[in-house]
Order: sequence, then C-alpha cells, then structure tokens
Amino acid sequence: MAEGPTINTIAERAGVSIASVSRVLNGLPTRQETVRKVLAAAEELGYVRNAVARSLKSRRTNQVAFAMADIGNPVYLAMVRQIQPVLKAAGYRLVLHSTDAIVADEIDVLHSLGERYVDGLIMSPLRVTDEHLKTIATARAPVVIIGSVPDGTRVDNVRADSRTGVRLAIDHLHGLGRRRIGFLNGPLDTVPGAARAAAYREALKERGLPYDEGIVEVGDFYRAEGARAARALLDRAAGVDALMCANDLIALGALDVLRAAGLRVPEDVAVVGMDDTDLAAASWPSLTSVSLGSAERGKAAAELLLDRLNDMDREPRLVTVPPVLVVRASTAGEGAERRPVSAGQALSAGGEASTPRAGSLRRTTGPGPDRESTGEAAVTAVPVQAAPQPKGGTP
Amino acid sequence: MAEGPTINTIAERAGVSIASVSRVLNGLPTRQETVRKVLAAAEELGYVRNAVARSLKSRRTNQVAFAMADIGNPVYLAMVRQIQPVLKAAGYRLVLHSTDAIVADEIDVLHSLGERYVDGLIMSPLRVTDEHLKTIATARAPVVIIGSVPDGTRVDNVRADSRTGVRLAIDHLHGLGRRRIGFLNGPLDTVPGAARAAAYREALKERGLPYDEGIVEVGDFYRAEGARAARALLDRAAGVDALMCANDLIALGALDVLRAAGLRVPEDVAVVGMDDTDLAAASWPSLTSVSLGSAERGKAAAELLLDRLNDMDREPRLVTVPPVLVVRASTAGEGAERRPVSAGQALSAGGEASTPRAGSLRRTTGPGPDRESTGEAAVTAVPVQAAPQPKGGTP
DNA sequence: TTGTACGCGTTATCAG
DNA sequence: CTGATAACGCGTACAA
Repeated sequence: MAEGPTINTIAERAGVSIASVSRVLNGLPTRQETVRKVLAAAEELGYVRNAVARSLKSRRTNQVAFAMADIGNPVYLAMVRQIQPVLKAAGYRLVLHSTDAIVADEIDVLHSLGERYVDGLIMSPLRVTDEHLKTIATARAPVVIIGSVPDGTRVDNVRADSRTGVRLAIDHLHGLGRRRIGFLNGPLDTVPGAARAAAYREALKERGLPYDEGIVEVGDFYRAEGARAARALLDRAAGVDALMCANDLIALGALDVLRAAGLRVPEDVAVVGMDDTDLAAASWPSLTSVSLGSAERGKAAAELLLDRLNDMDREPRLVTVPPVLVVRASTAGEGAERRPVSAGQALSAGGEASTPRAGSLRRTTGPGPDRESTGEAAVTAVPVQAAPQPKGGTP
Repeated sequence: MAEGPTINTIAERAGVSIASVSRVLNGLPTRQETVRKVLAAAEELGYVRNAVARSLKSRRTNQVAFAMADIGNPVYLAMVRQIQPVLKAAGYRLVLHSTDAIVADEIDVLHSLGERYVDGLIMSPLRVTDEHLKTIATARAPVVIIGSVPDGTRVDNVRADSRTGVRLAIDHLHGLGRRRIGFLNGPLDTVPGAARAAAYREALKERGLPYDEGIVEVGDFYRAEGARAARALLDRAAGVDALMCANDLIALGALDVLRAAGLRVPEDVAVVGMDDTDLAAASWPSLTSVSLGSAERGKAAAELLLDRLNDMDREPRLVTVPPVLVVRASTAGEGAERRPVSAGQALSAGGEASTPRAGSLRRTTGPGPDRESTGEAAVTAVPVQAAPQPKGGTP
C-alpha cells in the first residue's frame, strides 16, 4: 500500500534519464550496462508500471470487457470459457460485467467505453432498446453484440438462430408422435422471447398442428419461473404430451414439477430445453436440448472483436451460428444418447450441409441472406471443441 | 468510434477556458451563463469524460475488482450477488475476473492493482502461495481475501469455518445412525481441500468412528470429478452408508452415480454436500448441504473493502462466517425440509448461540480466538437475506 | 467568477 | 545510444 515508485524514481536511483528507463522497460535497444542498472533499480524498488498513465499516452488499455445479462446463466459461462482464451492469447485481459439485464446498467457499460477503460466490448443484451442502438452507434471503442439487432445496424454481430432451433425441437417431438406440445417461454419483450414465440407458432403450422393458447405459458428465463409456468400449464390443460421450453433453466423447472406430479418423462410428457447447457446433460432425466451454440458464439464474438481491433475501418460483419438438436433421455426414453441432429440434416429441404473446418469461421459467398442491403459480409460459425473446465473449484 | 472531444474541444466551442469546463463538469460553483454554454457544447459534441486521464490525476478509478477462481461455481455467483449492490451503492463499478484458479493469473490480477486500474480488490484464491502473500503485502491498493490465509498475514480477511461445517455434517449423519461415512474431497493442495480433510478425520474421531482410507477419495471440485470419485469409492468399498462431499458439485456427481448404481438416497446411502448452492435445493433428491455462508462472506468482503477505502490506515480485520447445516431429502427421507441447524445448536457444548442482527456485522469482544497475537479485530458475520434473482435470463 | 500554467506517469520525438 | 522535452486529458492552485 506504499506510494509507488515511478520511472523518475528509478531514473534517479539508476543514474540515468527517464527516457532510458522507459526504453529498457519496453525492451527497446539499449546498452547492456544501462539495462542492467535500470532493471536492478526497478527490482529493488518493486516498480510496477502505471497502466493508467501509459494508457493516457498510448490510448490503449489491453483490456476488453464482456458484459453479460446474468452471471448466473450457464450460457454466459460457456461464452466466457471461449472468449477468455482467445483474448488472452492476443494479449488482452478480460473483465466481466454482470448487468442483470438492467438497461440502465448496460447503457452505463456502453458509456464507460468512452471513458477509455477498455479497448473493446462484447455485449449480450436481452432487450435491445433504441438507447442501446444510439449508444452503440456513437461508442468510442469497438462493440460486438451477441444477439440479434435490427437489420441494418452497423455493428459486428453474432446471432443464434433460435427460429430454426425451435423448429428442430418441434420436428423432433412431432416425429416421436407428440401432438399436444406445450410451450414454456420467457418474457415476450426480450429478443429471444419474441423470436421463440414466433418460431413456435410457425413450427406448429408447418407440421399442421393447431396453435392453442391454452398450452402456452410465459414467464421468466429462470428455473423457479419455469416450475411455476409448468404448474400453471398442467393445472389448466390436460393431455399435453410434450413441453417445449425456451431455455434449459425453464426446462429443469418443468422437470421438477412433472416429477412432483408423478408424470413420467418422457413416457407421459417429453421435454425439450434450449441452450444445451451443462445442466442439460447433468439433469435427471438428462435433458434433450437445442444447442444454440453458446460456445461458438462466444468464440466468434471474440474473434470478431480482435479483428476489429486490428482494423477499425473494416465493414461490420454478421456471424450466424446454426442450432443443433442434442437428443437425450427426456425425449428418447432409456437414457441412450443419440447422435446430435444438425439443422441441415433435420430440415426437409436439406439446405447444403456445412463442412466444418474446426476452430475457424467459414465465410459464405457474398453478403448474408437477410442483410443484403447493408453489404455486410456474413459468415457462419462452425463448432468449437468444448472448453476444458479449469482445475480447482471452490473455497 | 469518432475521435472523442476533450474539454479543450468544449472550451473552444463554448468560448470559455478549459478550467471553466472542468468546473462545470464537476459541479463547482460557476456562473449560470457559463454553465449553460458548457453543457450545451458538451451535449452537442457528445462529450464523455476520459476516465483514464482523470484517474491519472485523481488517483482513483471508482472501480473495484472481484477475482474469483471459477466463474462457473455457484458459490462465487452467490458472492457476486451480494458484492455488487454494496459496491454499487457506494458509487463503485464492479469488474469481475475469472482466474480459473491459475496462480499466475491471480498474481497477474494482484499485480494489475499496481497498475491502478481499480481502487481495490476482493479475491478468493483456492491456493494461497508465498507469491500471493508477497504480492498482497506490497500491493498498492487494498485487498480483501475471501478464504483462509496464514495467521498473522496483515490483510482484511473473510473466512468460512469449514472445520465446524464438516463436523456439523458428520454429527448429523452419525445422529441418523450412519457409521460408514465416506468422504469425497477436492485437491489436498488447496486451502479448503486441506481444511476439510483434517476436519473429516477430526470429526470421525470425536464420534468414535475409525478413519478408513479405503472410503476416502480425492478428486477435483467438479461434478464430473465427483462422479468419478464416487464411482471409484463404491467400486472399492462396500457397506458405505453415507457420503460426505467437500462441495455441492461433487455431491451432485455422487448422486448421479448412486442413482445409476440403483442405490437409494438416503435409504441406502445418505449424501451431504457443502456450500448450499442453489443447485442443492434444486437437485433430485434435494441435497442436504452445509452452508458456508457464501452470501454472507461476499457481503462482508465488500463492506470490509469499502471500509478500508475510507480509512487506509486502520488495522486489518478478520471476519469469520459460521456454517449452517441445511437438511434436505438426501439425508432426511421423504423430501421434508427440516429447520436449519446452526453451529451453536449442533455442538454438544452449546457455545453461545448467536443472535443475528440482520444485514450487519456483529463484533465479538476482543481479538479473534485464533488471531490473538496479531491484535486484529475479529468479527462474525450474520445471515443476510438472499439476493433476488435479476429479471431476464438468456439470449 | 475566470483564465493560465503546472503536474499526474508514460511514451515518443528529436537533438546530441 | 542517450537525454531533454513535448504531448496525452484532466484537475486545480494561483493569479487576474
């Protein structure tokens, strides 16, 4: 907690100029003798470079921020596990913000970009307001948004495709002979909530199933809310033979309720979650879930940001990560895990199956299909290998 | 992404001096007319204060960091949920670091304190090396350590009491008639791992049970490792009627294995976890767990840090949070949750039960019991109310 | 009340 | 190869 020595202190001590000290500390060509003296002095004094002063001059902090809606959601965990190493390898330190999806806090973080504490930001907002868009547009450091933003927004963007994801799930359930497929969704005023609601209706229609408001329940994206919603739905509607859940947490809540109600999963009610978090594989019964590629999205976002940091003037890019259905016991019966079903395979049209090149992004020919007007390059992310869990655990 | 305007830009635009701009921006007494002009110019130009430059001068950043070993462990989540609001209320922004318990990274974060990017740091290291201690001692900003450090270390410190915690659990199991109590621990070279190993032996001894290496297994603090360890233990040793687990994740892994092995919980094998994370309440069967007061520790740490920020010269303080046993279905049978058992009640000696004063710290008389030599004030934290989950959820 | 000038700790430029 | 010195953007004595 002592007053820290500066390069001036060192310069005095070593009997050289501050310029020489700076040179030595930055590894610039210097006479051996000088190097020795400076390093010795620095060591003795316990010198630590003042990064604030350095940043004032260099306009760089070598820090990057990731602002997530809720640190408690495993989805973000998966993202962090991918973002961290990519950025670290490039010499950046990652700092995390948990905004609790409070718009004011997110705007605050965005604003803090202007304060120059970080060189860039990856953000995953639940709701995208006009204020978000305005602040992003005038932000003084590069921003990458994970999640859908309105078409035409000039910002690097990584998207999931929950529309296709929901369809994969519904098709799967339909294929199992389920016809009364209930839907447990999150808030409709969030981007994913709205998207999944629309996708559900659409998917039912495609399969010739009627849309019945009576078997749809809207709550929050949490386990407890999922349980509440499931209970409400079961109390109200009879004969539901499947539950499509807008994320894994909701699905886990539903499993709790079904178990308590004495209903067998999947015999009586099949359950599908979304996000394919660690919890899905670990639950009982294990949970069939639509992976929206959290890991891939995190990795893509980090790479997008690095890329941007190296070229501030390039056109904004859009990366879309395709969903993958992972079938587990909650729909498949005896706990046997079947092979994942990718979007390409599952869709009737068989829209050109992707040929993954591990660890990189595959650029499609020309601008993205839904962004033609903006002239942005669109790319599709391919699967990354799972991030290893760190050693250690808890205090 | 434009080049940001500075107070100079504003000064020109408003036709005043930079000093006036600074005064207005900091709310110092200024003529109305000047205020108006400056604010107008600032608004037009979209001015954002350069916090880096400000910090260079003021030596404050209004940012505080929390470095956790693993962002994926719910224990840290509980801490963050408490730390965040306390710091926010005091005007600090919280930034999070996930070190993956890599010593080099933790040292790096500690070092970054010297870099002046944050005004203070709360850290929860899994292992405490000499390098940690050395770096902490010379750190240029206040540090609060969550977790045990060697006695005599001059640093604000918040501790759990896992020794008593383990005893609560063993006593509970013993009281249920269990006599072959296996132990699934984390790495012995971590502080909590070592403490819990010792506590386990001690607690058995107190109850007159033999220590049998054959029913002890050491792994990592993760679910998958917990499962592996449980499997190994069950393969090797027969007749185990209870499993004490060093944390909840390990316990969940054990539950998976027991279930797969067709063993009933708690009839055949009772299971106790540690940390009392959200997962404990949500698992099936729900998990009896020893709460080590993650939330309380987080809150106490935040308050300790704020306190220190306001008085850099005060003596280091030690806060110890007492453990609480939370009994659930994994030991109690039919899912009925019994009342929590606090340390005071459970111990035979009945060491003066605490009288909680909500939301504050209760100071014990004089120096802490195991710190008498250092002359530090010791306090005991009391329960805080659970932090509410934020609205929203996942993209 | 307002403006000038200096310092915070670094890096970078330019003579020597 | 080295040493003075000018920024970087802001806060603030001190002078006007």
